[in-house]
Amino acid sequence: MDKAALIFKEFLKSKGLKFTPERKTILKEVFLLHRHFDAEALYQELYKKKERISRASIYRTLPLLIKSGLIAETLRCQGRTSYEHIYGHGHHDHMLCIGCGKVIEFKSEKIEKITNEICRRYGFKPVEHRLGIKGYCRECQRKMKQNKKLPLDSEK
Amino acid sequence: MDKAALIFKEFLKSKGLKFTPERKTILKEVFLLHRHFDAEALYQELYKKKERISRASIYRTLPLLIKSGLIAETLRCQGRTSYEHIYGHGHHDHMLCIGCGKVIEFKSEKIEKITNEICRRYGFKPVEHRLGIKGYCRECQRKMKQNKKLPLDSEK
DNA sequence: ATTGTAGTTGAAAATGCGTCTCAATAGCAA
DNA sequence: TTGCTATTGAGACGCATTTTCAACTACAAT
Repeated sequence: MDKAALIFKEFLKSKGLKFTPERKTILKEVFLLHRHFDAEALYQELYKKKERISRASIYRTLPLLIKSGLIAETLRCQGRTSYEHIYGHGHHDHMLCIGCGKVIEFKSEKIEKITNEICRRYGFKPVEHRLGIKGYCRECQRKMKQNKKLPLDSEK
Repeated sequence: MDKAALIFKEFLKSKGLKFTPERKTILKEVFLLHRHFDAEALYQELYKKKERISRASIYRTLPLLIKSGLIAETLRCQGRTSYEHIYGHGHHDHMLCIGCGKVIEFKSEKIEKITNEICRRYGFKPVEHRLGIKGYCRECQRKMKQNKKLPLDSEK
Protein backbone atom coordinates (compact mmCIF):
# COMPACT_ATOMS: atom_id res chain seq x y z
CA MET A 1 0.00 0.00 0.00
CA ASP A 2 2.94 2.20 0.72
CA LYS A 3 4.14 1.65 -2.76
CA ALA A 4 0.93 3.04 -4.15
CA ALA A 5 1.45 6.14 -2.03
CA LEU A 6 4.89 6.53 -3.50
CA ILE A 7 3.58 6.23 -7.00
CA PHE A 8 0.91 8.80 -6.30
CA LYS A 9 3.38 11.15 -4.67
CA GLU A 10 5.73 10.90 -7.61
CA PHE A 11 2.90 11.42 -10.02
CA LEU A 12 1.79 14.54 -8.20
CA LYS A 13 5.27 15.92 -8.02
CA SER A 14 5.77 15.39 -11.73
CA LYS A 15 2.72 17.56 -12.31
CA GLY A 16 3.71 20.20 -9.79
CA LEU A 17 0.89 19.13 -7.49
CA LYS A 18 1.00 18.50 -3.77
CA PHE A 19 0.71 15.37 -1.72
CA THR A 20 -1.68 16.79 0.85
CA PRO A 21 -3.00 14.98 3.92
CA GLU A 22 -6.43 14.85 2.27
CA ARG A 23 -5.06 13.15 -0.79
CA LYS A 24 -3.06 10.80 1.37
CA THR A 25 -6.15 9.85 3.35
CA ILE A 26 -8.26 9.34 0.26
CA LEU A 27 -5.61 7.17 -1.33
CA LYS A 28 -5.38 5.04 1.78
CA GLU A 29 -9.12 4.58 2.00
CA VAL A 30 -9.38 3.70 -1.67
CA PHE A 31 -7.03 0.84 -1.12
CA LEU A 32 -8.77 -0.32 2.03
CA LEU A 33 -12.06 -0.43 0.18
CA HIS A 34 -12.87 -3.61 -1.68
CA ARG A 35 -13.48 -3.28 -5.36
CA HIS A 36 -16.09 -1.04 -6.92
CA PHE A 37 -16.80 2.04 -4.94
CA ASP A 38 -18.17 5.40 -5.94
CA ALA A 39 -17.42 8.92 -4.75
CA GLU A 40 -20.28 8.96 -2.28
CA ALA A 41 -19.36 5.61 -0.75
CA LEU A 42 -15.85 6.86 -0.29
CA TYR A 43 -17.13 10.00 1.36
CA GLN A 44 -19.35 8.03 3.72
CA GLU A 45 -16.60 5.62 4.63
CA LEU A 46 -14.27 8.46 5.51
CA TYR A 47 -17.02 10.19 7.43
CA LYS A 48 -17.55 7.10 9.54
CA LYS A 49 -13.89 7.19 10.40
CA LYS A 50 -14.17 10.81 11.54
CA GLU A 51 -12.28 12.05 8.52
CA ARG A 52 -13.98 15.27 7.46
CA ILE A 53 -12.87 15.46 3.86
CA SER A 54 -15.23 17.33 1.61
CA ARG A 55 -16.93 15.73 -1.33
CA ALA A 56 -15.29 18.34 -3.52
CA SER A 57 -11.85 17.08 -2.55
CA ILE A 58 -12.89 13.53 -3.26
CA TYR A 59 -14.24 14.46 -6.66
CA ARG A 60 -11.05 16.34 -7.31
CA THR A 61 -8.79 13.53 -6.20
CA LEU A 62 -10.35 10.65 -8.06
CA PRO A 63 -9.30 11.88 -11.51
CA LEU A 64 -5.77 12.29 -10.21
CA LEU A 65 -5.73 8.73 -8.99
CA ILE A 66 -6.92 7.65 -12.39
CA LYS A 67 -4.24 9.62 -14.18
CA SER A 68 -1.62 8.17 -11.91
CA GLY A 69 -2.77 4.73 -12.99
CA LEU A 70 -3.72 3.55 -9.52
CA ILE A 71 -7.46 3.30 -10.04
CA ALA A 72 -9.82 3.14 -12.99
CA GLU A 73 -13.40 3.84 -13.76
CA THR A 74 -15.49 0.76 -14.11
CA LEU A 75 -19.10 0.32 -14.98
CA ARG A 76 -21.34 3.29 -14.67
CA CYS A 77 -24.43 2.00 -12.90
CA GLN A 78 -27.57 3.91 -12.03
CA GLY A 79 -26.12 7.26 -12.91
CA ARG A 80 -23.08 6.95 -10.71
CA THR A 81 -19.54 6.47 -11.76
CA SER A 82 -17.82 3.70 -9.95
CA TYR A 83 -14.16 2.96 -9.59
CA GLU A 84 -11.86 0.18 -8.59
CA HIS A 85 -8.22 0.17 -7.71
CA ILE A 86 -6.11 -1.51 -10.30
CA TYR A 87 -2.70 -1.22 -8.75
CA GLY A 88 -1.71 -4.72 -7.70
CA HIS A 89 -4.63 -6.32 -9.49
CA GLY A 90 -4.40 -7.67 -12.98
CA HIS A 91 -6.74 -6.39 -15.62
CA HIS A 92 -10.14 -8.01 -15.72
CA ASP A 93 -13.53 -7.43 -17.26
CA HIS A 94 -17.07 -7.46 -15.97
CA MET A 95 -20.43 -9.08 -16.37
CA LEU A 96 -23.34 -7.08 -15.04
CA CYS A 97 -26.61 -8.79 -14.22
CA ILE A 98 -29.61 -6.87 -15.46
CA GLY A 99 -31.81 -8.73 -13.03
CA CYS A 100 -30.09 -8.08 -9.73
CA GLY A 101 -27.18 -5.77 -10.41
CA LYS A 102 -24.56 -8.28 -9.42
CA VAL A 103 -21.11 -7.77 -10.90
CA ILE A 104 -19.02 -10.75 -11.86
CA GLU A 105 -15.36 -10.23 -12.67
CA PHE A 106 -13.41 -12.41 -15.01
CA LYS A 107 -10.04 -12.47 -16.65
CA SER A 108 -9.36 -13.57 -20.17
CA GLU A 109 -5.99 -13.80 -21.74
CA LYS A 110 -7.63 -14.21 -25.12
CA ILE A 111 -9.50 -10.96 -24.89
CA GLU A 112 -6.24 -9.16 -24.18
CA LYS A 113 -4.56 -10.73 -27.15
CA ILE A 114 -7.35 -10.01 -29.55
CA THR A 115 -7.78 -6.41 -28.57
CA ASN A 116 -4.07 -5.86 -29.01
CA GLU A 117 -4.21 -7.50 -32.38
CA ILE A 118 -7.14 -5.35 -33.47
CA CYS A 119 -5.38 -2.20 -32.33
CA ARG A 120 -2.31 -3.13 -34.27
CA ARG A 121 -4.45 -3.53 -37.35
CA TYR A 122 -5.79 0.01 -36.99
CA GLY A 123 -2.53 1.63 -35.92
CA PHE A 124 -4.29 2.43 -32.67
CA LYS A 125 -2.28 2.67 -29.48
CA PRO A 126 -4.42 1.23 -26.71
CA VAL A 127 -4.27 2.65 -23.22
CA GLU A 128 -7.03 0.64 -21.67
CA HIS A 129 -9.96 -1.39 -22.72
CA ARG A 130 -13.14 -2.36 -21.05
CA LEU A 131 -15.40 -5.23 -21.89
CA GLY A 132 -18.77 -5.24 -20.23
CA ILE A 133 -21.30 -7.96 -20.72
CA LYS A 134 -24.87 -7.34 -19.68
CA GLY A 135 -27.21 -10.24 -19.19
CA TYR A 136 -28.68 -12.50 -16.54
CA CYS A 137 -26.82 -14.38 -13.87
CA ARG A 138 -27.61 -17.97 -12.97
CA GLU A 139 -29.94 -17.10 -10.10
CA CYS A 140 -31.92 -14.57 -12.08
CA GLN A 141 -32.35 -17.03 -14.90
CA ARG A 142 -33.74 -19.53 -12.42
CA LYS A 143 -36.11 -16.94 -10.99
CA MET A 144 -37.29 -16.00 -14.43
CA LYS A 145 -38.18 -19.58 -15.18
CA GLN A 146 -40.26 -19.62 -12.00
CA ASN A 147 -41.86 -16.35 -13.06
CA LYS A 148 -40.53 -14.58 -10.03
CA LYS A 149 -39.93 -10.90 -10.12
CA LEU A 150 -36.31 -9.84 -10.36
CA PRO A 151 -34.95 -7.21 -7.97
CA LEU A 152 -34.23 -4.65 -10.65
CA ASP A 153 -37.25 -5.36 -12.78
CA SER A 154 -39.33 -2.32 -13.43
CA GLU A 155 -42.91 -2.53 -14.52
CA LYS A 156 -44.08 -2.57 -18.14
CA MET B 1 -36.51 2.38 -42.89
CA ASP B 2 -40.14 1.51 -43.10
CA LYS B 3 -39.42 -1.87 -41.72
CA ALA B 4 -37.99 -0.30 -38.60
CA ALA B 5 -41.22 1.66 -38.20
CA LEU B 6 -43.17 -1.54 -38.42
CA ILE B 7 -41.03 -3.18 -35.80
CA PHE B 8 -41.46 -0.22 -33.52
CA LYS B 9 -45.19 -0.10 -34.08
CA GLU B 10 -45.53 -3.76 -33.28
CA PHE B 11 -43.37 -3.40 -30.23
CA LEU B 12 -45.52 -0.56 -28.96
CA LYS B 13 -48.74 -2.38 -29.62
CA SER B 14 -47.47 -5.40 -27.74
CA LYS B 15 -46.96 -3.18 -24.72
CA GLY B 16 -50.28 -1.40 -25.07
CA LEU B 17 -48.51 1.79 -26.13
CA LYS B 18 -49.29 4.11 -28.98
CA PHE B 19 -47.50 4.88 -32.19
CA THR B 20 -47.88 8.64 -31.97
CA PRO B 21 -46.73 11.17 -34.55
CA GLU B 22 -43.99 12.29 -32.16
CA ARG B 23 -42.63 8.80 -31.81
CA LYS B 24 -42.84 8.32 -35.54
CA THR B 25 -40.87 11.50 -36.15
CA ILE B 26 -38.23 10.61 -33.60
CA LEU B 27 -37.80 7.17 -35.08
CA LYS B 28 -37.40 8.61 -38.54
CA GLU B 29 -34.81 11.12 -37.43
CA VAL B 30 -32.86 8.52 -35.52
CA PHE B 31 -32.43 6.56 -38.70
CA LEU B 32 -31.53 9.61 -40.73
CA LEU B 33 -28.82 10.48 -38.27
CA HIS B 34 -25.49 8.87 -38.76
CA ARG B 35 -24.17 6.81 -35.93
CA HIS B 36 -23.68 8.06 -32.43
CA PHE B 37 -26.06 10.75 -31.39
CA ASP B 38 -27.28 11.88 -28.02
CA ALA B 39 -30.65 13.12 -26.84
CA GLU B 40 -29.68 16.77 -27.20
CA ALA B 41 -28.33 16.33 -30.72
CA LEU B 42 -31.56 14.63 -31.68
CA TYR B 43 -33.55 17.48 -30.21
CA GLN B 44 -31.48 20.07 -32.05
CA GLU B 45 -31.74 18.23 -35.32
CA LEU B 46 -35.49 18.05 -35.05
CA TYR B 47 -35.65 21.67 -34.02
CA LYS B 48 -33.76 22.69 -37.12
CA LYS B 49 -36.36 20.89 -39.15
CA LYS B 50 -39.14 22.80 -37.43
CA GLU B 51 -40.26 19.78 -35.51
CA ARG B 52 -41.21 21.02 -32.07
CA ILE B 53 -40.90 17.84 -30.08
CA SER B 54 -40.06 18.34 -26.44
CA ARG B 55 -36.94 17.00 -24.88
CA ALA B 56 -39.15 15.09 -22.47
CA SER B 57 -40.65 13.13 -25.33
CA ILE B 58 -37.25 12.36 -26.72
CA TYR B 59 -36.00 11.17 -23.38
CA ARG B 60 -39.13 9.07 -23.08
CA THR B 61 -38.86 7.59 -26.53
CA LEU B 62 -35.23 6.57 -26.52
CA PRO B 63 -35.67 3.81 -23.94
CA LEU B 64 -38.58 2.48 -25.98
CA LEU B 65 -36.41 2.34 -29.06
CA ILE B 66 -33.81 0.48 -27.07
CA LYS B 67 -36.33 -2.01 -25.75
CA SER B 68 -37.63 -2.58 -29.23
CA GLY B 69 -34.12 -3.49 -30.25
CA LEU B 70 -33.76 -0.75 -32.86
CA ILE B 71 -31.10 1.30 -31.14
CA ALA B 72 -28.58 0.80 -28.36
CA GLU B 73 -26.60 2.84 -25.95
CA THR B 74 -22.98 3.15 -26.87
CA LEU B 75 -20.08 4.80 -25.19
CA ARG B 76 -20.87 7.37 -22.58
CA CYS B 77 -18.65 10.30 -23.42
CA GLN B 78 -18.32 13.48 -21.41
CA GLY B 79 -21.24 12.70 -19.19
CA ARG B 80 -23.76 12.21 -21.94
CA THR B 81 -25.34 9.01 -23.00
CA SER B 82 -25.02 8.39 -26.67
CA TYR B 83 -26.86 6.03 -28.88
CA GLU B 84 -26.60 4.41 -32.26
CA HIS B 85 -29.15 2.58 -34.34
CA ILE B 86 -28.41 -1.08 -34.58
CA TYR B 87 -31.24 -2.23 -36.80
CA GLY B 88 -29.66 -3.13 -40.09
CA HIS B 89 -26.15 -2.90 -38.71
CA GLY B 90 -24.30 -5.84 -37.30
CA HIS B 91 -22.84 -5.66 -33.85
CA HIS B 92 -19.53 -3.89 -33.59
CA ASP B 93 -17.27 -2.40 -30.98
CA HIS B 94 -15.45 0.88 -30.57
CA MET B 95 -12.10 2.48 -30.18
CA LEU B 96 -12.14 5.94 -28.70
CA CYS B 97 -9.22 8.27 -29.19
CA ILE B 98 -8.23 10.09 -26.02
CA GLY B 99 -6.42 12.67 -28.07
CA CYS B 100 -9.11 13.84 -30.44
CA GLY B 101 -12.31 12.04 -29.53
CA LYS B 102 -12.54 10.17 -32.77
CA VAL B 103 -14.54 6.95 -32.69
CA ILE B 104 -13.42 4.02 -34.76
CA GLU B 105 -15.76 1.10 -35.20
CA PHE B 106 -14.66 -2.43 -35.77
CA LYS B 107 -16.14 -5.87 -35.93
CA SER B 108 -14.58 -8.99 -34.57
CA GLU B 109 -15.98 -12.43 -34.88
CA LYS B 110 -13.48 -13.65 -32.35
CA ILE B 111 -14.64 -11.26 -29.68
CA GLU B 112 -18.16 -12.53 -30.12
CA LYS B 113 -17.07 -16.12 -29.80
CA ILE B 114 -14.95 -15.57 -26.74
CA THR B 115 -17.54 -13.58 -24.86
CA ASN B 116 -20.09 -16.30 -25.51
CA GLU B 117 -17.66 -18.90 -24.31
CA ILE B 118 -16.91 -16.97 -21.15
CA CYS B 119 -20.61 -16.54 -20.43
CA ARG B 120 -21.19 -20.23 -20.83
CA ARG B 121 -18.47 -20.87 -18.31
CA TYR B 122 -20.22 -18.70 -15.73
CA GLY B 123 -23.77 -19.78 -16.52
CA PHE B 124 -24.38 -16.18 -17.51
CA LYS B 125 -26.94 -15.41 -20.18
CA PRO B 126 -25.59 -12.52 -22.24
CA VAL B 127 -27.93 -9.91 -23.65
CA GLU B 128 -25.37 -7.55 -25.04
CA HIS B 129 -21.74 -6.80 -24.64
CA ARG B 130 -19.68 -3.75 -25.25
CA LEU B 131 -15.99 -3.53 -25.79
CA GLY B 132 -14.46 -0.10 -25.67
CA ILE B 133 -10.80 0.54 -26.25
CA LYS B 134 -9.38 3.88 -25.24
CA GLY B 135 -6.08 4.99 -26.64
CA TYR B 136 -4.52 7.12 -29.33
CA CYS B 137 -5.31 7.04 -33.01
CA ARG B 138 -2.66 7.15 -35.69
CA GLU B 139 -2.79 10.92 -36.19
CA CYS B 140 -2.64 11.71 -32.51
CA GLN B 141 0.35 9.43 -32.09
CA ARG B 142 2.07 11.29 -34.86
CA LYS B 143 1.25 14.63 -33.30
CA MET B 144 2.54 13.45 -29.96
CA LYS B 145 5.86 12.54 -31.48
CA GLN B 146 6.08 16.05 -32.86
CA ASN B 147 5.19 17.42 -29.45
CA LYS B 148 2.07 19.00 -30.80
CA LYS B 149 -0.85 19.60 -28.52
CA LEU B 150 -3.79 17.25 -28.98
CA PRO B 151 -7.31 18.62 -29.35
CA LEU B 152 -8.62 17.08 -26.15
CA ASP B 153 -5.51 17.59 -24.13
CA SER B 154 -6.20 19.56 -21.02
CA GLU B 155 -3.48 21.45 -19.27
CA LYS B 156 -1.40 20.19 -16.35
C1' DA C 1 13.28 28.56 10.39
C1' DT C 2 10.91 32.01 7.43
C1' DT C 3 8.91 33.52 3.46
C1' DG C 4 6.68 33.50 -0.91
C1' DT C 5 3.87 31.42 -4.13
C1' DA C 6 1.25 28.21 -6.31
C1' DG C 7 -1.66 24.73 -5.41
C1' DT C 8 -5.60 23.16 -2.04
C1' DT C 9 -9.35 23.04 0.83
C1' DG C 10 -14.32 23.27 2.33
C1' DA C 11 -18.81 25.26 1.78
C1' DA C 12 -21.94 26.61 -1.01
C1' DA C 13 -23.56 27.83 -5.40
C1' DA C 14 -23.80 26.45 -9.98
C1' DT C 15 -24.19 23.03 -13.85
C1' DG C 16 -26.28 20.01 -16.55
C1' DC C 17 -28.24 15.58 -17.91
C1' DG C 18 -32.04 13.27 -17.17
C1' DT C 19 -36.69 12.40 -14.77
C1' DC C 20 -41.05 13.57 -12.98
C1' DT C 21 -45.49 16.16 -12.45
C1' DC C 22 -49.62 17.72 -14.17
C1' DA C 23 -53.14 19.56 -16.85
C1' DA C 24 -54.53 19.39 -21.55
C1' DT C 25 -54.76 16.36 -25.60
C1' DA C 26 -55.21 12.44 -28.61
C1' DG C 27 -55.01 7.44 -30.11
C1' DC C 28 -57.77 3.56 -30.26
C1' DA C 29 -61.27 0.08 -29.11
C1' DA C 30 -66.08 -0.47 -28.36
C1' DT D 1 -69.19 9.14 -30.71
C1' DT D 2 -67.76 7.88 -26.31
C1' DG D 3 -64.63 6.63 -22.82
C1' DC D 4 -60.49 4.93 -21.16
C1' DT D 5 -55.77 5.29 -21.11
C1' DA D 6 -51.60 6.69 -22.90
C1' DT D 7 -49.09 10.87 -24.36
C1' DT D 8 -47.55 15.44 -24.77
C1' DG D 9 -45.11 19.87 -23.54
C1' DA D 10 -43.49 22.97 -20.09
C1' DG D 11 -41.42 23.51 -16.33
C1' DA D 12 -40.08 21.92 -11.78
C1' DC D 13 -37.21 18.72 -9.74
C1' DG D 14 -33.29 15.35 -8.47
C1' DC D 15 -28.93 14.40 -8.10
C1' DA D 16 -24.05 13.50 -9.35
C1' DT D 17 -20.46 16.27 -10.37
C1' DT D 18 -18.03 20.78 -11.09
C1' DT D 19 -16.97 25.33 -10.11
C1' DT D 20 -16.25 29.47 -7.35
C1' DC D 21 -13.92 31.86 -3.90
C1' DA D 22 -11.74 33.23 0.16
C1' DA D 23 -8.94 31.22 3.62
C1' DC D 24 -5.22 28.02 4.15
C1' DT D 25 -0.98 25.11 3.46
C1' DA D 26 2.76 22.27 1.28
C1' DC D 27 7.02 22.94 -0.41
C1' DA D 28 11.00 25.12 -2.54
C1' DA D 29 13.90 28.88 -2.06
C1' DT D 30 15.84 31.92 0.98
